[in-house]
Amino acid sequence: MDTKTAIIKLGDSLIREKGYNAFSFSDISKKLSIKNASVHYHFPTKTALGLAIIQEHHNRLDQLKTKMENKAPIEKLNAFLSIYTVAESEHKICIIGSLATDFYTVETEIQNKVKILADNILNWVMEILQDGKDKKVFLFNISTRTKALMIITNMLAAVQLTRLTNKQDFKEIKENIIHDLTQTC
Amino acid sequence: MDTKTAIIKLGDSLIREKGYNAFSFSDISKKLSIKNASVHYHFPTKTALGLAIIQEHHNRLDQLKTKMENKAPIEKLNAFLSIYTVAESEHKICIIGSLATDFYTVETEIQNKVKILADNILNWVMEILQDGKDKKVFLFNISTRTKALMIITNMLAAVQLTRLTNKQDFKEIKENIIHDLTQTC
DNA sequence: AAACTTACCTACTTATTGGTAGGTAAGTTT
DNA sequence: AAACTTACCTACCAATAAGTAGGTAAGTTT
Repeated sequence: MDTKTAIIKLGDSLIREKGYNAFSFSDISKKLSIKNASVHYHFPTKTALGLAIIQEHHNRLDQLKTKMENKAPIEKLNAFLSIYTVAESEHKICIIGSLATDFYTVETEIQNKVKILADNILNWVMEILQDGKDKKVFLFNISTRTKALMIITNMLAAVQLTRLTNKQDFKEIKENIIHDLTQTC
Repeated sequence: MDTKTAIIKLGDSLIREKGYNAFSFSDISKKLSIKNASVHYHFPTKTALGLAIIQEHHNRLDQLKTKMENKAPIEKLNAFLSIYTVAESEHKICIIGSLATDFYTVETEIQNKVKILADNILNWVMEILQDGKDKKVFLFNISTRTKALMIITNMLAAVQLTRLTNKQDFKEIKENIIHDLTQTC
Protein backbone atom coordinates (compact mmCIF):
# COMPACT_ATOMS: atom_id res chain seq x y z
CA MET A 1 0.00 0.00 0.00
CA ASP A 2 1.41 3.40 -0.95
CA THR A 3 1.77 6.20 1.58
CA LYS A 4 -1.10 8.27 0.26
CA THR A 5 -3.53 5.35 0.58
CA ALA A 6 -2.16 4.55 4.03
CA ILE A 7 -2.78 8.13 5.17
CA ILE A 8 -6.38 8.04 3.94
CA LYS A 9 -7.01 4.69 5.60
CA LEU A 10 -5.48 5.78 8.90
CA GLY A 11 -7.23 9.14 8.79
CA ASP A 12 -10.54 7.39 8.26
CA SER A 13 -9.87 5.14 11.25
CA LEU A 14 -9.01 8.12 13.41
CA ILE A 15 -12.06 10.18 12.41
CA ARG A 16 -14.37 7.26 13.12
CA GLU A 17 -12.61 6.33 16.36
CA LYS A 18 -11.88 9.72 17.93
CA GLY A 19 -13.61 12.32 15.78
CA TYR A 20 -12.37 14.89 13.28
CA ASN A 21 -11.15 17.41 15.83
CA ALA A 22 -9.30 14.86 17.95
CA PHE A 23 -6.97 13.59 15.26
CA SER A 24 -3.90 15.42 14.05
CA PHE A 25 -1.28 15.21 11.31
CA SER A 26 1.06 14.20 14.09
CA ASP A 27 -1.06 11.10 14.91
CA ILE A 28 -0.68 10.04 11.30
CA SER A 29 3.00 10.81 10.82
CA LYS A 30 3.95 9.00 14.05
CA LYS A 31 1.97 5.89 13.19
CA LEU A 32 3.31 5.74 9.63
CA SER A 33 6.88 6.63 10.73
CA ILE A 34 7.15 9.57 8.40
CA LYS A 35 7.43 13.27 9.16
CA ASN A 36 4.62 15.74 9.59
CA ALA A 37 5.64 17.61 6.44
CA SER A 38 5.35 14.42 4.42
CA VAL A 39 1.70 14.14 5.28
CA HIS A 40 1.33 17.74 4.15
CA TYR A 41 3.05 16.79 0.89
CA HIS A 42 0.21 14.39 0.07
CA PHE A 43 -2.55 16.51 1.61
CA PRO A 44 -1.70 20.21 1.85
CA THR A 45 -4.42 20.88 4.41
CA LYS A 46 -6.46 18.92 6.91
CA THR A 47 -9.52 19.79 4.85
CA ALA A 48 -7.91 18.19 1.78
CA LEU A 49 -7.35 15.01 3.76
CA GLY A 50 -10.88 15.11 5.11
CA LEU A 51 -12.25 15.43 1.59
CA ALA A 52 -10.14 12.48 0.38
CA ILE A 53 -11.42 10.35 3.26
CA ILE A 54 -15.04 11.15 2.40
CA GLN A 55 -14.28 10.45 -1.29
CA GLU A 56 -12.98 7.03 -0.24
CA HIS A 57 -16.37 6.33 1.35
CA HIS A 58 -18.10 7.45 -1.85
CA ASN A 59 -15.94 4.96 -3.77
CA ARG A 60 -16.56 2.12 -1.34
CA LEU A 61 -20.30 2.74 -1.48
CA ASP A 62 -20.24 2.65 -5.27
CA GLN A 63 -18.25 -0.59 -5.22
CA LEU A 64 -20.69 -2.20 -2.80
CA LYS A 65 -23.68 -1.04 -4.84
CA THR A 66 -22.14 -2.52 -8.00
CA LYS A 67 -21.23 -5.76 -6.27
CA MET A 68 -24.77 -6.24 -4.95
CA GLU A 69 -26.48 -4.99 -8.10
CA ASN A 70 -28.15 -8.25 -9.08
CA LYS A 71 -28.74 -9.63 -5.59
CA ALA A 72 -32.06 -9.94 -3.79
CA PRO A 73 -33.30 -7.01 -1.65
CA ILE A 74 -32.74 -8.91 1.60
CA GLU A 75 -29.12 -9.56 0.64
CA LYS A 76 -28.62 -5.92 -0.29
CA LEU A 77 -30.08 -4.88 3.06
CA ASN A 78 -27.79 -7.28 4.86
CA ALA A 79 -24.82 -5.87 2.95
CA PHE A 80 -25.81 -2.39 4.08
CA LEU A 81 -26.28 -3.43 7.71
CA SER A 82 -22.93 -5.22 7.63
CA ILE A 83 -21.14 -1.90 7.18
CA TYR A 84 -22.23 -1.07 10.71
CA THR A 85 -21.53 -4.55 12.08
CA VAL A 86 -17.92 -4.19 10.93
CA ALA A 87 -17.67 -0.67 12.36
CA GLU A 88 -19.09 -1.81 15.68
CA SER A 89 -16.63 -4.71 15.91
CA GLU A 90 -13.76 -2.23 15.43
CA HIS A 91 -15.17 0.19 18.02
CA LYS A 92 -15.62 2.72 15.26
CA ILE A 93 -18.66 4.74 14.36
CA CYS A 94 -20.09 5.67 10.98
CA ILE A 95 -18.36 8.49 9.07
CA ILE A 96 -21.69 10.29 8.70
CA GLY A 97 -22.34 10.21 12.44
CA SER A 98 -18.82 11.33 13.24
CA LEU A 99 -18.90 14.28 10.84
CA ALA A 100 -22.48 15.17 11.74
CA THR A 101 -21.34 15.68 15.33
CA ASP A 102 -18.43 17.88 14.21
CA PHE A 103 -20.46 19.39 11.36
CA TYR A 104 -20.31 23.03 12.43
CA THR A 105 -16.54 22.90 12.96
CA VAL A 106 -15.48 21.71 9.50
CA GLU A 107 -15.12 23.73 6.32
CA THR A 108 -18.01 24.17 3.91
CA GLU A 109 -16.40 21.88 1.33
CA ILE A 110 -16.44 19.01 3.82
CA GLN A 111 -19.97 19.86 4.91
CA ASN A 112 -21.16 19.70 1.31
CA LYS A 113 -19.36 16.48 0.50
CA VAL A 114 -20.62 14.67 3.58
CA LYS A 115 -24.14 15.89 2.79
CA ILE A 116 -23.87 14.27 -0.66
CA LEU A 117 -22.56 11.05 0.87
CA ALA A 118 -25.48 10.93 3.30
CA ASP A 119 -27.82 11.50 0.39
CA ASN A 120 -26.27 8.67 -1.62
CA ILE A 121 -26.59 6.26 1.29
CA LEU A 122 -30.19 7.28 1.89
CA ASN A 123 -31.04 6.84 -1.78
CA TRP A 124 -29.50 3.38 -1.90
CA VAL A 125 -31.41 2.22 1.17
CA MET A 126 -34.60 3.69 -0.30
CA GLU A 127 -34.00 1.77 -3.55
CA ILE A 128 -33.45 -1.46 -1.61
CA LEU A 129 -36.60 -0.97 0.46
CA GLN A 130 -38.77 -0.03 -2.51
CA ASP A 131 -37.50 -2.99 -4.50
CA GLY A 132 -38.18 -5.31 -1.56
CA LYS A 133 -41.65 -3.87 -1.11
CA ASP A 134 -42.46 -4.29 -4.81
CA LYS A 135 -41.27 -7.89 -4.64
CA LYS A 136 -43.40 -8.49 -1.50
CA VAL A 137 -40.41 -9.50 0.65
CA PHE A 138 -40.46 -6.31 2.74
CA LEU A 139 -43.54 -5.00 4.49
CA PHE A 140 -43.96 -1.43 5.67
CA ASN A 141 -46.70 1.14 5.35
CA ILE A 142 -44.93 4.43 5.83
CA SER A 143 -43.05 6.43 3.20
CA THR A 144 -39.96 4.72 1.83
CA ARG A 145 -37.83 7.72 2.79
CA THR A 146 -38.97 7.69 6.41
CA LYS A 147 -38.53 3.90 6.64
CA ALA A 148 -35.01 4.23 5.25
CA LEU A 149 -34.27 7.02 7.71
CA MET A 150 -35.56 4.93 10.62
CA ILE A 151 -33.20 2.11 9.68
CA ILE A 152 -30.22 4.38 9.09
CA THR A 153 -30.76 6.25 12.36
CA ASN A 154 -31.05 2.92 14.21
CA MET A 155 -27.70 1.76 12.85
CA LEU A 156 -25.91 5.10 13.02
CA ALA A 157 -26.75 5.63 16.68
CA ALA A 158 -26.43 1.95 17.59
CA VAL A 159 -22.70 1.98 16.89
CA GLN A 160 -22.40 5.12 19.01
CA LEU A 161 -24.60 3.92 21.87
CA THR A 162 -23.00 0.50 22.20
CA ARG A 163 -19.82 2.29 23.23
CA LEU A 164 -21.79 3.21 26.35
CA THR A 165 -24.00 0.18 26.96
CA ASN A 166 -23.04 -3.34 25.95
CA LYS A 167 -22.24 -5.21 22.80
CA GLN A 168 -25.37 -7.37 22.70
CA ASP A 169 -27.56 -4.30 22.12
CA PHE A 170 -26.20 -3.73 18.64
CA LYS A 171 -27.05 -7.25 17.55
CA GLU A 172 -30.58 -7.03 18.93
CA ILE A 173 -31.24 -3.76 17.11
CA LYS A 174 -29.92 -5.13 13.84
CA GLU A 175 -31.95 -8.32 14.06
CA ASN A 176 -35.08 -6.40 14.90
CA ILE A 177 -34.71 -4.22 11.81
CA ILE A 178 -34.77 -7.31 9.60
CA HIS A 179 -37.55 -8.97 11.58
CA ASP A 180 -39.68 -5.83 11.47
CA LEU A 181 -39.34 -5.57 7.69
CA THR A 182 -39.99 -9.20 6.89
CA GLN A 183 -42.74 -10.10 9.36
CA THR A 184 -46.21 -10.76 7.98
CA CYS A 185 -47.72 -8.43 10.59
CA MET B 1 -27.65 33.67 36.62
CA ASP B 2 -24.33 33.29 38.38
CA THR B 3 -21.11 32.77 36.47
CA LYS B 4 -20.71 29.11 37.37
CA THR B 5 -24.17 28.27 36.05
CA ALA B 6 -23.53 30.37 32.93
CA ILE B 7 -20.32 28.44 32.24
CA ILE B 8 -22.10 25.09 32.54
CA LYS B 9 -24.93 26.24 30.30
CA LEU B 10 -22.59 27.61 27.66
CA GLY B 11 -20.30 24.59 27.86
CA ASP B 12 -23.29 22.33 27.34
CA SER B 13 -24.32 24.34 24.29
CA LEU B 14 -20.82 24.15 22.85
CA ILE B 15 -20.45 20.39 23.40
CA ARG B 16 -23.76 19.71 21.75
CA GLU B 17 -23.13 22.15 18.91
CA LYS B 18 -19.47 21.59 18.08
CA GLY B 19 -18.33 18.58 20.11
CA TYR B 20 -16.17 18.22 23.22
CA ASN B 21 -12.84 18.60 21.44
CA ALA B 22 -13.87 21.65 19.46
CA PHE B 23 -14.72 23.88 22.39
CA SER B 24 -12.19 25.64 24.57
CA PHE B 25 -12.01 27.63 27.78
CA SER B 26 -11.31 30.57 25.51
CA ASP B 27 -14.69 30.15 23.75
CA ILE B 28 -16.33 30.39 27.14
CA SER B 29 -14.33 33.27 28.59
CA LYS B 30 -14.80 35.38 25.45
CA LYS B 31 -18.55 34.84 25.33
CA LEU B 32 -18.99 35.57 29.04
CA SER B 33 -16.55 38.52 28.95
CA ILE B 34 -14.38 37.11 31.70
CA LYS B 35 -10.80 35.88 31.58
CA ASN B 36 -9.60 32.38 30.89
CA ALA B 37 -8.29 32.02 34.42
CA SER B 38 -11.72 32.85 35.82
CA VAL B 39 -13.20 29.84 34.08
CA HIS B 40 -10.41 27.79 35.65
CA TYR B 41 -11.36 29.24 39.04
CA HIS B 42 -14.79 27.62 38.79
CA PHE B 43 -13.62 24.49 36.98
CA PRO B 44 -9.93 23.66 37.49
CA THR B 45 -9.81 21.35 34.49
CA LYS B 46 -11.78 20.76 31.32
CA THR B 47 -12.68 17.35 32.71
CA ALA B 48 -14.20 19.01 35.80
CA LEU B 49 -16.33 21.20 33.55
CA GLY B 50 -17.32 18.20 31.44
CA LEU B 51 -18.41 16.32 34.56
CA ALA B 52 -20.47 19.28 35.76
CA ILE B 53 -22.19 19.50 32.38
CA ILE B 54 -23.12 15.81 32.48
CA GLN B 55 -24.31 16.24 36.08
CA GLU B 56 -26.59 19.02 34.87
CA HIS B 57 -28.16 16.56 32.44
CA HIS B 58 -28.61 14.04 35.28
CA ASN B 59 -30.43 16.76 37.25
CA ARG B 60 -32.60 17.81 34.34
CA LEU B 61 -33.57 14.19 33.68
CA ASP B 62 -34.53 13.71 37.34
CA GLN B 63 -36.59 16.88 37.26
CA LEU B 64 -38.41 15.80 34.12
CA LYS B 65 -39.06 12.32 35.54
CA THR B 66 -40.50 13.84 38.71
CA LYS B 67 -42.61 16.35 36.78
CA MET B 68 -44.12 13.60 34.60
CA GLU B 69 -44.43 11.05 37.42
CA ASN B 70 -48.22 10.82 37.44
CA LYS B 71 -48.84 11.45 33.76
CA ALA B 72 -50.02 8.91 31.17
CA PRO B 73 -47.39 6.86 29.27
CA ILE B 74 -48.10 8.66 26.01
CA GLU B 75 -47.48 12.02 27.70
CA LYS B 76 -44.27 10.74 29.24
CA LEU B 77 -43.10 9.49 25.86
CA ASN B 78 -43.93 12.86 24.32
CA ALA B 79 -41.96 14.59 27.06
CA PHE B 80 -38.98 12.37 26.27
CA LEU B 81 -39.22 12.95 22.52
CA SER B 82 -39.53 16.70 23.12
CA ILE B 83 -35.97 16.77 24.47
CA TYR B 84 -34.82 15.98 20.94
CA THR B 85 -37.31 18.32 19.28
CA VAL B 86 -35.86 21.20 21.29
CA ALA B 87 -32.30 20.10 20.51
CA GLU B 88 -33.08 19.85 16.80
CA SER B 89 -34.62 23.31 16.74
CA GLU B 90 -31.41 24.72 18.26
CA HIS B 91 -29.18 22.82 15.80
CA LYS B 92 -27.78 20.90 18.72
CA ILE B 93 -27.41 17.19 19.17
CA CYS B 94 -27.94 15.00 22.22
CA ILE B 95 -25.19 15.02 24.88
CA ILE B 96 -25.01 11.22 24.71
CA GLY B 97 -24.45 11.24 20.97
CA SER B 98 -21.88 13.99 21.19
CA LEU B 99 -19.86 12.30 23.93
CA ALA B 100 -20.26 8.86 22.36
CA THR B 101 -18.51 10.19 19.25
CA ASP B 102 -15.69 11.66 21.34
CA PHE B 103 -15.81 8.77 23.83
CA TYR B 104 -12.26 7.49 23.38
CA THR B 105 -10.78 10.99 23.74
CA VAL B 106 -12.24 11.90 27.13
CA GLU B 107 -11.05 10.87 30.58
CA THR B 108 -12.37 7.75 32.26
CA GLU B 109 -14.38 9.79 34.79
CA ILE B 110 -16.35 11.37 31.96
CA GLN B 111 -16.74 8.04 30.19
CA ASN B 112 -18.19 6.50 33.35
CA LYS B 113 -20.53 9.38 34.09
CA VAL B 114 -21.89 9.50 30.55
CA LYS B 115 -22.40 5.72 30.67
CA ILE B 116 -24.53 6.14 33.79
CA LEU B 117 -26.52 8.94 32.15
CA ALA B 118 -27.20 6.77 29.09
CA ASP B 119 -28.31 3.99 31.42
CA ASN B 120 -30.68 6.30 33.30
CA ILE B 121 -32.26 7.51 30.07
CA LEU B 122 -32.63 3.95 28.78
CA ASN B 123 -34.22 2.83 32.05
CA TRP B 124 -36.72 5.67 32.01
CA VAL B 125 -37.78 4.95 28.43
CA MET B 126 -38.09 1.25 29.32
CA GLU B 127 -40.31 2.13 32.27
CA ILE B 128 -42.50 4.31 30.06
CA LEU B 129 -42.82 1.62 27.39
CA GLN B 130 -43.56 -1.17 29.87
CA ASP B 131 -46.16 0.94 31.64
CA GLY B 132 -47.78 1.77 28.29
CA LYS B 133 -47.77 -1.85 27.26
CA ASP B 134 -49.35 -2.94 30.55
CA LYS B 135 -52.02 -0.27 30.12
CA LYS B 136 -52.65 -1.46 26.52
CA VAL B 137 -51.86 1.93 25.02
CA PHE B 138 -48.56 0.85 23.48
CA LEU B 139 -48.20 -2.19 21.25
CA PHE B 140 -44.90 -3.93 20.57
CA ASN B 141 -43.80 -7.54 20.62
CA ILE B 142 -40.03 -7.32 21.09
CA SER B 143 -38.16 -6.91 24.36
CA THR B 144 -38.77 -3.63 26.14
CA ARG B 145 -35.04 -2.90 26.17
CA THR B 146 -34.67 -3.34 22.42
CA LYS B 147 -37.80 -1.28 21.73
CA ALA B 148 -36.45 1.49 23.97
CA LEU B 149 -33.10 1.32 22.19
CA MET B 150 -34.76 1.51 18.78
CA ILE B 151 -36.58 4.69 19.81
CA ILE B 152 -33.53 6.27 21.43
CA THR B 153 -31.31 5.48 18.45
CA ASN B 154 -33.92 6.95 16.10
CA MET B 155 -33.96 10.21 18.03
CA LEU B 156 -30.26 10.37 18.79
CA ALA B 157 -29.25 9.96 15.16
CA ALA B 158 -32.18 11.97 13.80
CA VAL B 159 -30.84 15.16 15.37
CA GLN B 160 -27.44 14.39 13.87
CA LEU B 161 -28.69 13.41 10.42
CA THR B 162 -31.03 16.35 9.97
CA ARG B 163 -27.95 18.55 10.01
CA LEU B 164 -27.16 16.87 6.67
CA THR B 165 -30.58 16.31 5.12
CA ASN B 166 -33.55 18.55 5.81
CA LYS B 167 -35.67 19.60 8.73
CA GLN B 168 -38.82 17.74 7.74
CA ASP B 169 -37.10 14.36 8.25
CA PHE B 170 -36.88 14.80 12.00
CA LYS B 171 -40.61 15.43 12.31
CA GLU B 172 -41.46 12.37 10.18
CA ILE B 173 -39.25 10.10 12.26
CA LYS B 174 -40.71 11.39 15.51
CA GLU B 175 -44.29 11.01 14.34
CA ASN B 176 -43.63 7.50 13.08
CA ILE B 177 -42.28 6.42 16.46
CA ILE B 178 -45.58 7.37 18.10
CA HIS B 179 -47.67 5.94 15.29
CA ASP B 180 -45.76 2.65 15.36
CA LEU B 181 -46.27 2.27 19.11
CA THR B 182 -49.95 3.16 19.17
CA GLN B 183 -51.24 1.49 16.01
CA THR B 184 -53.56 -1.51 16.38
CA CYS B 185 -51.50 -3.48 13.87
C1' DA C 1 -10.23 44.90 63.64
C1' DA C 2 -8.18 40.71 61.83
C1' DA C 3 -8.68 36.64 59.20
C1' DC C 4 -10.74 34.48 55.71
C1' DT C 5 -13.42 33.59 51.41
C1' DT C 6 -15.15 34.67 46.88
C1' DA C 7 -14.61 35.91 42.35
C1' DC C 8 -12.21 37.68 39.64
C1' DC C 9 -7.60 39.59 37.46
C1' DT C 10 -2.55 39.89 34.93
C1' DA C 11 0.97 37.42 33.26
C1' DC C 12 2.89 33.47 32.36
C1' DT C 13 4.24 28.35 30.90
C1' DT C 14 4.43 24.22 28.24
C1' DA C 15 2.64 21.48 24.67
C1' DT C 16 0.42 20.95 20.46
C1' DT C 17 -1.87 22.52 16.45
C1' DG C 18 -1.97 23.16 11.26
C1' DG C 19 1.06 24.86 8.06
C1' DT C 20 5.42 26.61 5.38
C1' DA C 21 10.18 27.35 3.39
C1' DG C 22 13.58 25.27 1.42
C1' DG C 23 16.58 21.23 0.73
C1' DT C 24 17.77 16.40 -1.06
C1' DA C 25 18.13 11.85 -3.07
C1' DA C 26 16.23 8.81 -6.33
C1' DG C 27 13.87 7.97 -10.29
C1' DT C 28 11.65 9.58 -14.98
C1' DT C 29 11.23 12.19 -19.12
C1' DT C 30 13.01 14.79 -22.82
C1' DA D 1 23.22 14.78 -20.14
C1' DA D 2 19.83 18.12 -18.51
C1' DA D 3 15.41 19.05 -16.68
C1' DC D 4 11.85 17.67 -14.12
C1' DT D 5 8.98 15.00 -10.77
C1' DT D 6 8.24 12.30 -6.70
C1' DA D 7 8.49 11.55 -2.03
C1' DC D 8 10.40 12.49 1.42
C1' DC D 9 13.39 15.45 4.86
C1' DT D 10 15.03 19.40 8.55
C1' DA D 11 13.82 23.32 10.63
C1' DC D 12 10.94 26.53 11.43
C1' DC D 13 6.39 29.67 12.42
C1' DA D 14 2.19 31.74 14.43
C1' DA D 15 -1.81 30.46 16.82
C1' DT D 16 -4.09 28.19 20.24
C1' DA D 17 -4.63 24.72 23.81
C1' DA D 18 -5.06 23.68 28.89
C1' DG D 19 -3.32 25.02 32.97
C1' DT D 20 -0.66 27.77 36.86
C1' DA D 21 1.36 31.39 40.01
C1' DG D 22 0.39 35.02 42.35
C1' DG D 23 -2.19 39.35 43.06
C1' DT D 24 -6.44 42.25 44.29
C1' DA D 25 -10.83 44.17 45.61
C1' DA D 26 -15.01 43.34 47.91
C1' DG D 27 -17.64 41.02 51.03
C1' DT D 28 -18.18 37.67 55.26
C1' DT D 29 -16.99 35.55 59.54
C1' DT D 30 -14.88 35.43 63.91
